[in-house]
This record gives sequence, C-alpha cells and structure tokens, in this order.
Amino acid sequence: MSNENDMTEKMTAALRKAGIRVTRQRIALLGVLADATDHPDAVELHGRARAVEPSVSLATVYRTLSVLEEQGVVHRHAFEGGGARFETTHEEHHDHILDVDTGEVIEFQSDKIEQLQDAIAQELGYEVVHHRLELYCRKKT
Amino acid sequence: MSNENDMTEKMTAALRKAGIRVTRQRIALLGVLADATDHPDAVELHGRARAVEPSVSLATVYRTLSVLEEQGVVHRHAFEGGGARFETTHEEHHDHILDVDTGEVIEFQSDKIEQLQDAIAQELGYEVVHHRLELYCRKKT
DNA sequence: AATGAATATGAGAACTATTCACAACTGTAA
DNA sequence: TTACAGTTGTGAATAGTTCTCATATTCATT
Repeated sequence: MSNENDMTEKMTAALRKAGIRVTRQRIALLGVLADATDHPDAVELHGRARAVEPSVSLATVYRTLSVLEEQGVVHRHAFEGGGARFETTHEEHHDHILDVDTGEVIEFQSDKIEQLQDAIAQELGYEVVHHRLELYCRKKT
Repeated sequence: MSNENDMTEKMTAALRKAGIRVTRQRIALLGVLADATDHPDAVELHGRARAVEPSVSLATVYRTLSVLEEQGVVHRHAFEGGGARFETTHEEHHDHILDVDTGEVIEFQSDKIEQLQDAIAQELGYEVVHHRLELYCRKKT
C-alpha cells in the first residue's frame, strides 16, 4: 500500500514536473494504475477509476494515458486481438508471453535476446529505438 | 515474372484444393500479392487489385485476405500505427525491422533468437505457438 | 481567500480499420 | 446447361480511439 502510494506520488510528481495539472480524475487513474498488477485496457481502467471517482470519463482515461505514456510513466501494449493494454513503467524492461488459451500475460526478460536484437540491427546499419517481442504460447501438457 | 506466375498458380491451387472458389476478384488479388515486394495494407492492395480488375471491393479484399491467411498463404502483420499489412508466405520465417523515420520494412532472420524464445517459454512451462518480433529502428549516422 | 488565465473536463460526434448482412451473381461439378 | 452453394458489392454496423467545444477546474499570483 505504501508502495502504491509511492508510485502514485511518483506519477503525480512526473505530471507536475511536466506542467500537467493534477486533477481529481487523474489522481483516480494514477491510483488505479499503481494498484494494477495485470495489463488492463482503457475500458477496464475506466471502470476501476470510476469506482474511486465517478466523474471520470473514458475520454479522460484515454487522454491521460496518452500523457502518461509521453512522460514515460506508462507503457502501452498492442497485443493481438482487442485494444491497447497498459501497465506502469515498473522496474526493468521486459517482454511478454501471452497464453493463447487463457489470455493470461506473463512477463519475462532476456538480456541475451536484447543483445542479439542490437547486434542484428547494428549489422544492418540500424540502432534499435524500441522493440516489441510477444510470445503467443500454450501451456505444455 | 514466371516467378510471380508460379506463385499465383501455387496460390490458386491451394484455394481450389481447399474447396474455395477462384473468382476474378481473387485472381486479381493473388496476382497483386505475388507481385508485391513490400508490405502493403488492405487499402493499398485494393487499389492495386482494382487496376487489374475494377470490380474488386474493399470488403472482398479483406475477406479474401482472411481466407488466404487461414490457408497459410498470406501473413498478416500488425505493425505500430495504421492497419494490418500483408505479405505472401515466401520462403522461411522471418521477423521485421521497421525504420521509424522512413517506414521502410526490412526482413531478418535469427535462429538464435528463435531458439532463445523457445527456451524461455519452455522454462516457464509453455510452448510457443507463434510470436511477434519487431525492431523499431533508426539508421545509424 | 479571491482572482484569473491557461488547462482539463464530459458528452457525444467523428474517425479509422474492419466486419457484417443481404440480395444479386457466378464458379464448379455433374 | 443446370443447379446450388459459395462469392460478390454496397452500405450499414462495430470496435477502439480521438476530437470538438462549451463549461468547469486547477493553481500561481495576489
């Protein structure tokens, strides 16, 4: 809980620093994001935020998520099927495994893969700005 | 040219075998797909197909692309920004580098990365059904 | 605490990419 | 050549997201 509060404060600070106003609606969304351990979409976040502060519209959820993304506080994912899903920028970079049967999202991290990606780009005269790696998987029987 | 014809014939055969009718519209689209060396979207393919056979609607382009995808003849990509983009299933599997400045798409292939992906999934009790790896890059100066 | 100006808001319209519904048409096997 | 199941174009419908705009709110300054 103090964890979530810290997170919220961090995000609030980020907003203020960027000269972006900290409104009731945004506070609600920040709290909801800080509490989330999954990868909810905008509608889901809207629902959760409204439970805290009823005067949050979906438009504001989208607008604020875009702002938070620009500030680097939130990541937007475009997994297959359905709309964008969000998570706070916590700890290190990671990629995702998606269980094609359950829809569950598992995070993983591989330095080796990252290095290989850089090497491949390098070889072709490019440098990686960002990447997307998603493994659509099925549980082994 | 005989290459494209072969490709078209191959695709036509695949359709016929699957009990799917080979119509004027589909022939046009298959030709356009076989000729494409880039990764066009549905609207672009519609434009190119209409140049060959004016009676092709966008709906049919989408419908046929879905059919071709099911038959494994075409791959659908969902790169960042904009809609789906397509390419014929040529030779081996590959992933993509996207030039963030020019929008250019470069294909690459890395067995090592594939193996690492499998290993990671394996370790977590999963097996990879399919994956998505996109490197958003900038040309080195 | 009050002020004011810039910024944010909710509601719903608009937009983009894609799929659907349906009546008319057409490939294909016999 | 026929018959019928699959396919078509059109336009409406859908999903996800962004935009418009009149009103409301934040917050630095007083």
